Formats: sequence, structure tokens, C-alpha cells
Amino acid sequence: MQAHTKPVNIPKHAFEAADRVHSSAIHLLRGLRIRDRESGIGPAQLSALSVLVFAGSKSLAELAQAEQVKPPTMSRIVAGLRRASLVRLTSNKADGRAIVITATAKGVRLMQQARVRRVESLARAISALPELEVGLLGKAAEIIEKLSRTV
Amino acid sequence: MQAHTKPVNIPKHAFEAADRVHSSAIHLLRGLRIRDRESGIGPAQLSALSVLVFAGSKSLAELAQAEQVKPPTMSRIVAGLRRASLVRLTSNKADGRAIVITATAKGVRLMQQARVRRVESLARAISALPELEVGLLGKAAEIIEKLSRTV
DNA sequence: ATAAGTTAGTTAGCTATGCTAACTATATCA
DNA sequence: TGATATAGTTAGCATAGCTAACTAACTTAT
Repeated sequence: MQAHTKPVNIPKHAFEAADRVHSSAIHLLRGLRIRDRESGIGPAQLSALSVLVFAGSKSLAELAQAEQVKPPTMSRIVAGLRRASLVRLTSNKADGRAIVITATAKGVRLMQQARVRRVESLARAISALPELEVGLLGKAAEIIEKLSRTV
Repeated sequence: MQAHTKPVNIPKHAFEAADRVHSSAIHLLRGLRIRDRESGIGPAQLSALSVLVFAGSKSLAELAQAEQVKPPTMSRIVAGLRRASLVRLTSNKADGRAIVITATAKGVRLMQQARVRRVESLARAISALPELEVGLLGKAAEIIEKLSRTV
């Protein structure tokens, strides 16, 4: 009943770095997500909408996979977004079973405002840092972005 | 009724750095949280337990504040943790209304395993990076940790 | 000392979000 | 054509968020 991973093949310093990066990411997002309440929609709806706005139209199955939820869950999330007129559903000409989910202008506007609210306070804090540290953060973000495609 | 912040006093480069840091943190945690399902408890319970394990015993109100939820919500989360024997409730000698919530040995074990599962794949990815980048990540984590106390 | 007010937690009842199982409708394949 | 597979929905369950209203215990003012 225990994780049967080889525990020894990861150097200690890598594990500690991972732990600190993980922990700081949690604490950062814990602070930033407070302002999401102002959006007026729930976290799952907001996150699904962000995928549609930043990655374009998706089918239900694609959106479910991107958000790591099962299709029935995404079905209800999309129903909520639709009720709020934040997305529009159209039919896929090539496949009558599938739906094409697209953010409406209202949805794009809501999402952009939510993103600005989130990033704004972080940006303010960052602007108080020395130039060197800002550059360091930019490089680190790039590395983390690359890592998150591997893990 | 609107946020009366001056929108212009944040330099563009700070906003862009914030955006990249924010985005990379989201993508990182989106990948890591998949393995939390193996813990057998829900995300809110897992997160509350991590506070108890890493910051020690807390009252219900303190735990609710740390997790940014209202007391009734935390009351139910703690009830779930208690049903699973992951926390123990004792009375506060100094204040008969308050409860002291403490992780049990089983709770500590579950939490540590969950943390290892999360961090392990990230650590593996990090161990493949050049030494220089690992160091850079460590410094960035420190800066982000500091920032998340300000934002 | 006791009545009034405050504070800590719980309970009830709503919504949102996660799941699996079972269904409908459409595509595809033998 | 009939069998099978795939896309999405519906039903029903659990968890997790909220507010309103409650109980119990502590504090304060008279």
C-alpha cells in the first residue's frame, strides 16, 4: 500500500528546490485567487472560460481534458457559462454529435477583467523589486513553464 | 463600487513579468494536483490538513482564515477529516467555546505522502536542469514567497 | 451578580463542482 | 444493414462554498 517509487534517484537539492518552488506557487495563487470572487462566477467556470479565451474555441471533450475533469462535469460548467451568456454553442458541421464552444464578447471582457484583477496586485509588488530580481523572476517563469509541460 | 486603484502607476515590464509568473504557477500546479486524487480525500480537506501538519494545531476560526473560507465551511471540512481519523479535536482549557484541531499520526503520514507524490515528479524534472537554473529557481521561489506575503 | 452583548462553532438550506452509471444521438465499420 | 464506438446529457451521489439562524460560553456594564 505504499508508493513503490525508487526514492533515491532524485538528488536532495533538486527535491528541496522543487519543494520551495511548489510551496511558493501555492502561496502566491492562494493570495491572488481572493479577487476572483469579484467576477461573479465560480472558479471552475472562470478557469474553463480562460481556456476558451486564451486558447480559442473547444469541443466539450477537449475542454474537459484541458481542465482535467470528466465530460459530465464540464457539461454542467458550460451550461452555467451559457446561462450567463459568457459562451455560445454552435454545431460542428463535420460531426453532428460534437459542439463548438466559443467565448462571447461578454465572456472575453469578463475574463480579461478577472485576469487584470489577479495580476494587478502582483505586478504592483513586483514593480517595487530591484531590476535584477524582476529579470530573475522572468527567467524563472520561463523555466517553470517549460517544466510544467514535462511533469 | 469600483476598485479605486490608479491603473497607470504600474510599469509595463512589471505587469508582463507578473503575468508570466502567474501563468507559470497556474500551469505548474495544474499538473501537480493530478496526483492528489490518490490521497483519497478531497482538495479542501487535503489543504486544511496541510496547514495543520506544517503550521501546527489551530482553532476552527484560525483554520478557516488560513484557508480563506467561512467558519461553517471549515466546520464541515474538519468533520470530514475527523470521520477519517486524520485530525483530533480537543477543548481549549482557556476558552470553553473554542476547539483545538490537531493532525493525528495518520493525518501526518497521509499528508507527507501526498506532498512527496506532488513534489516528486517536479523534483525529477528539476534534477535534469543545469545547476545554474536550479539555483535560479531557488532564488525565484524565495522572492515569490516574499511577494505572496505582500500581495 | 446578573442582564446585555460578543464570540466560537454548529446546523439548515441553497448553489457549484466533482464523480460514475446510464441514456440519446450520431458516426463508423464489418 | 446491423454492430460498435464516440460525443454529449441526465440522474443521482459526495464534497465544498455561501448566508442565516441557532447554541453555548465568555465579557462587560450596570
